[in-house]
Amino acid sequence: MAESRGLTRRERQIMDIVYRRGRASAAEVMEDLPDPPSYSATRALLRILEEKGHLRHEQQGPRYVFLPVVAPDKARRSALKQVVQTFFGGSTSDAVAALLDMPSAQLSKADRARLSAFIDRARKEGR
Amino acid sequence: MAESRGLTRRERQIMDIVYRRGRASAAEVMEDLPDPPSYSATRALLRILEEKGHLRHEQQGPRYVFLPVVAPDKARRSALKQVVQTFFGGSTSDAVAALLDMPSAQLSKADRARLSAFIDRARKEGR
DNA sequence: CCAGCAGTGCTGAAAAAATAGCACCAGCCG
DNA sequence: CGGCTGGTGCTATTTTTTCAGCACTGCTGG
Repeated sequence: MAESRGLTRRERQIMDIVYRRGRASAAEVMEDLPDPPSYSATRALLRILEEKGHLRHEQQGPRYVFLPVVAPDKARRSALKQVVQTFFGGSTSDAVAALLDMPSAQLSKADRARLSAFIDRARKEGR
Repeated sequence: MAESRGLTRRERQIMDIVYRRGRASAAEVMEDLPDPPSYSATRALLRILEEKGHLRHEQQGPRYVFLPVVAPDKARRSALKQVVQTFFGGSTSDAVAALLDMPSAQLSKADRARLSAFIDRARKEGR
């Protein structure tokens, strides 16, 4: 939470790209970057993010592939939490309602079943 | 969407604060800002955000109170959309599931009813 | 072998952001 | 009536961010 707060604009753009793709090479990141800077500028940013501990890299073949240090699962939760706090006054259910209300929601039958199950589960656990 | 991408770190922090509070004076914003800068620095940022069209102000009594230009409702949707895209590969239902799965979900009876209703509605409309 | 390509690390400089300081104005109180 | 308090606008300065260039390495093909 305090983390994403500390990122600069470019840094956040890059983190978003890496999260979207799961893993990305410098070239891929550059490609996805709005108003793409030079390759070396992109690399410089990646290096900084690595120094700051947000990314790590693996040597894949001849090149580096960058991955988020924080597991996607955790990152998801904290992104959601952030949005819920900021825009929904902490109300998870308001946020869920807003999500379901979005035009792009497009729930499949399986989705609906799954969500209903979640709600049931909450009923039992939540008391 | 492209908007929040263009904000600097401080600017985004301030927008978050304003969205959280709904409306805020310069002093309130400064108060909530992590590593709070001087009052005048805060005001400078607010002025910039106003110039960029993200905030507007009303003269409340002796002071300015700042409000978001984009209606909270729209801002919410676009924040959610952003998170869904970045962290859930565009799957709304994955996002909903993650939300419901969060420890802090704490759904009241009324909440559950409401969400079930949403899902039913999706069943009907979605087809 | 040795050019050429595709990577990397580093560093200096330009551009943008963040901050503090100063001048000014209105209202309130002694 | 002053002078103080709490607000505002503006601007110069400092700090951070962003960027591109250059040197180096390893691999590949002629």
